[in-house]
Amino acid sequence: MGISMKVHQFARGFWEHEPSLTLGCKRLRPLAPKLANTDTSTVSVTVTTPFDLKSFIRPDSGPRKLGSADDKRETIQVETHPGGTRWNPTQEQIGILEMLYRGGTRNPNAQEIEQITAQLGKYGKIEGKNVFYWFQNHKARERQKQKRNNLGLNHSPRTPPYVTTTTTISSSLTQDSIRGDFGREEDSPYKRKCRSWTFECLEEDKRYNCRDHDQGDKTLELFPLHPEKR
Amino acid sequence: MGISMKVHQFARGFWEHEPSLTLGCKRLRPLAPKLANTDTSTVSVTVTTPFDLKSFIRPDSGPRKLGSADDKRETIQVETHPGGTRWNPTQEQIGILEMLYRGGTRNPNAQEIEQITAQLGKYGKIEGKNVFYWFQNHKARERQKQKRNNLGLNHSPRTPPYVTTTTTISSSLTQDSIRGDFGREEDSPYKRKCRSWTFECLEEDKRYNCRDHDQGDKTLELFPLHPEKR
DNA sequence: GCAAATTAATGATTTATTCAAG
DNA sequence: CTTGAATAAATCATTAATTTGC
Repeated sequence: MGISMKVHQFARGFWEHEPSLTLGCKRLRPLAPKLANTDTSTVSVTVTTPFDLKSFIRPDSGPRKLGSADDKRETIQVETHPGGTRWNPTQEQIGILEMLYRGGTRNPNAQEIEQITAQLGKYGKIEGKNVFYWFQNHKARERQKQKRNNLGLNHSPRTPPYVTTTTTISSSLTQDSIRGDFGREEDSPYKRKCRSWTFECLEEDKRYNCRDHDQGDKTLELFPLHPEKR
Repeated sequence: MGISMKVHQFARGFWEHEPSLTLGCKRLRPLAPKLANTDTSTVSVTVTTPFDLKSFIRPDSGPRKLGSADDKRETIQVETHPGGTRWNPTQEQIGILEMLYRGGTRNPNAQEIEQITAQLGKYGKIEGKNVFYWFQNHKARERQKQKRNNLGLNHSPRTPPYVTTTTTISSSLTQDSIRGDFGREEDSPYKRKCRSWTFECLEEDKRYNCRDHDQGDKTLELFPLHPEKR
């Protein structure tokens, strides 16, 4: 239980407002409902070989009850996501994330995410994936913003879009954390690196097992999988 | 290892500084604040606050030794990947994956991945992420292949790029597993589901009415994170 | 003032692209 | 060249700040 009610009603607007110049070509937002998958009346499923994934996957149990729509709804986690809501960051959390971002963090690794999450958890409910997504989105949107700005200001004679400053971050960031952004930003060779995985299953009984256990090699992680809606 | 300060050179420039000029268009109203941007007046260095991630993250231990460059390289994971870098699927594994794919699996969710992985593990070392990536890549590359084929044959008079077959999926797959592909799968130019054009049409009248939003999504996730390997 | 309607912002997912191992 | 791995871009979906009409 412990339904952590999402109280959080910070007047969220006391920091900064930005002009938000938008060259009026914003995309209209979807005002229409969705779904009614009945469209594409003609195009229908193209499955050539009906394969029973469930029985493959769980040979002992077999496909269960076939039609039970309650398959996941009824069981236990009804309350886990009270409203099926998404993460709603608090001001403190955002502030810290911004700080980290400004500090140079771009691609926190699993361990860092885990720890950031732990810290941010002091201020509200949060999961690792939220942190992960936050950095992804923030990075991408900063990039967009910059691009727009560059376009807007492009009349000025070749102002370098960046300035090289040297800053010392007190041993705080790993190369990994800040890598990954430089690279495409200005045409650098886009170095890539390999990373490891593992996965968590928060809902069942798995436990996000972050292991920096030595030599266990894999490190941990999460990747976005769809829930089952949509 | 000598003490070598980690000095990062931020080539990253002033992303955050907004051109506070509002192009005479509409007066976009800033809806949500963003925070902290303090001033937009001056070109301020992005890193305003050297932030110590490690001490933030692990307050008890503090920045450790500060300079030890071996901080992450030297320690423990030297041999983490004994020799095998990436997954090398066996014939059986590939066979099963292809069977699943033909069966309609496209976006297995985390639980499915977990279970597929368990099954495939009988035939060789494998991790969940390998399964995840396999489906991602296979799907994308099938799509490419089809696109090439379509282009190649495109001279024929408007042959519908898809075939209408109606097939029953034998209870084996969740809608999710197969969703997300149809819709883009056929019909090359990015045709989206009806959602898109629907709102194009009535873009300014209806209220965004999302259908049933109950669905406590399961949240098992994995997301890509780098360990620290190269 | 308030509640419905509107809309920018942004969290979460999927797709496209790229790198690099073998 | 094929394909596993990883990141970036695009998109979908939801929330909350703001308008608007009483």
